[in-house]
Amino acid sequence: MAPRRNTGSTGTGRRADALSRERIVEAAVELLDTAGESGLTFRVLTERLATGAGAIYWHVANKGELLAAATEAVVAAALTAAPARAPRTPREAVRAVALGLYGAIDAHPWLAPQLAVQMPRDPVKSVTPRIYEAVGRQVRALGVPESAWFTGTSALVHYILGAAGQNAANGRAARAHVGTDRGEFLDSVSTAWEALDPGEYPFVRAVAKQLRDHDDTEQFLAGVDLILAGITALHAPGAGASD
Amino acid sequence: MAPRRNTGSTGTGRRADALSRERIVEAAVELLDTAGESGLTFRVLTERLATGAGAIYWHVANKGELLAAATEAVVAAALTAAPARAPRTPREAVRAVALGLYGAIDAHPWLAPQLAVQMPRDPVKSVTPRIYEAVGRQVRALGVPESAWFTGTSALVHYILGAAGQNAANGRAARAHVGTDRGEFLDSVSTAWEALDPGEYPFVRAVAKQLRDHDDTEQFLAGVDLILAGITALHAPGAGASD
DNA sequence: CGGCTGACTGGAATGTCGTTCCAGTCGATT
DNA sequence: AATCGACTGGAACGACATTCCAGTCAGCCG
Repeated sequence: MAPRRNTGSTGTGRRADALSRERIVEAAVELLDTAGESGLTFRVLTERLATGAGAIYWHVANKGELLAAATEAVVAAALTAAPARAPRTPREAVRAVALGLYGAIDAHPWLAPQLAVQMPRDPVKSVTPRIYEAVGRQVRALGVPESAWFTGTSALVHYILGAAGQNAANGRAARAHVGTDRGEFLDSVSTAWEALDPGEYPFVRAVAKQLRDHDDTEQFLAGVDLILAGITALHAPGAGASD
Repeated sequence: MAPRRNTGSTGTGRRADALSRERIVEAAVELLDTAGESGLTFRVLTERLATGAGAIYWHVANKGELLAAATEAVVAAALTAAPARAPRTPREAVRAVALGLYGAIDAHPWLAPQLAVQMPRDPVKSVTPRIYEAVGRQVRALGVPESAWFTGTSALVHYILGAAGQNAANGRAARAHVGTDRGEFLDSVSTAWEALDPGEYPFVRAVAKQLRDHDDTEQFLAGVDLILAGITALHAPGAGASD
């Protein structure tokens, strides 16, 4: 009776070249990676998959669901990937998770805006709990009181998503804008910041230099450390002030 | 020669009921506030302003620019608004700025996604420096060494934007979802979190209770304090550990 | 083994959107 | 009064997400 939506397998006829939700999501991720957020259209998708629109809509309710599925697939992969080396301290563990998300967003720049829109829209859907769980578990391991868990975790999650998103977008902007590498792009932004009105933007002008010659990953991790320091400072750490 | 774009006032003919970039942006903000991000369409805009599409396009290059202008207008207003009481300590000053942005995003829920997309896209355009300046100036006032300014400020900015956005979206979701107040919505999310697989999501389940009965603003400020504590903890404060 | 069923497909059609185009209008200038 | 150009309104256009429907094909039932 249900007009649309694949139920999985009811046992009946399946062709060899069968279209599947998986194949669609996979193609969507590829398109998003290569052509950006606006590059994902049903027209291109049908061409890429050599099929019609109706076929895709049988597997996927609408574009939003497709985006959500793509997001979840990438996030799940990033969070499941084993950290390179087993972390020795809780602090290292947080850093590992943060770097995992950072890397995923860097590799798939469309992820950041997508997460920003999706996490609040449906806090029950798998992506949100997955991210909070991955980060929060390490926060808990820091040994701080339970009352600090939620605040600390959400601060970390927001920082990670925001900073990684900014970084990823900078990379994309660099490629599109000047056509050159990230260094030159940061250079131009830094110069523009320095040219701002000294009366109105003294602070921005002051940090323009730091913007110019910073290392992205290092800077990102410094932010994570900052928040970690705040968590352990505010809630006398049972352990783990050392690295 | 420039085919489009209003230059301000060249002194020539102006009708009494003149359309202006300001009136357009104002109407756009109203539409965004009442109908959400998808409610802003040129068709509705032309009706609301009793004009045609061409007229609007003479003042505004495209929808993106309109969105940017609306964003900037609201952010500028939020940042310019004098804090209720003159802050006594740097810490209070940071909180005041944070609350200003928090309030603006709460009042205009479309702001958060918009900022998330716009700040990285064009870090030179007025919105980004304006926010960094407002926050960063207070960070500088904390008395930490200059090397810590950029990291601390970006951590704060990301947290503020992320947390406020989540909060605003929760409010909107509450209104749309259950049709009831935020309390009931958080209740349902909390319940859903508690129903997750205990093996996979132990942390999320543990904080579900905190999610249920927290005060939004209080929780938000706790996060700000957390980051402030991190900043002053990592970089021996010249002052201001007290409130 | 031959028809039936329902999962699954492809393409045509629909409606909405952002954007462009152009024939005007109106105030100020001359 | 003629003219110029800033400014307007509405009719187009192309791209998009989505819906509809006439089919197709594999397995099951007889």
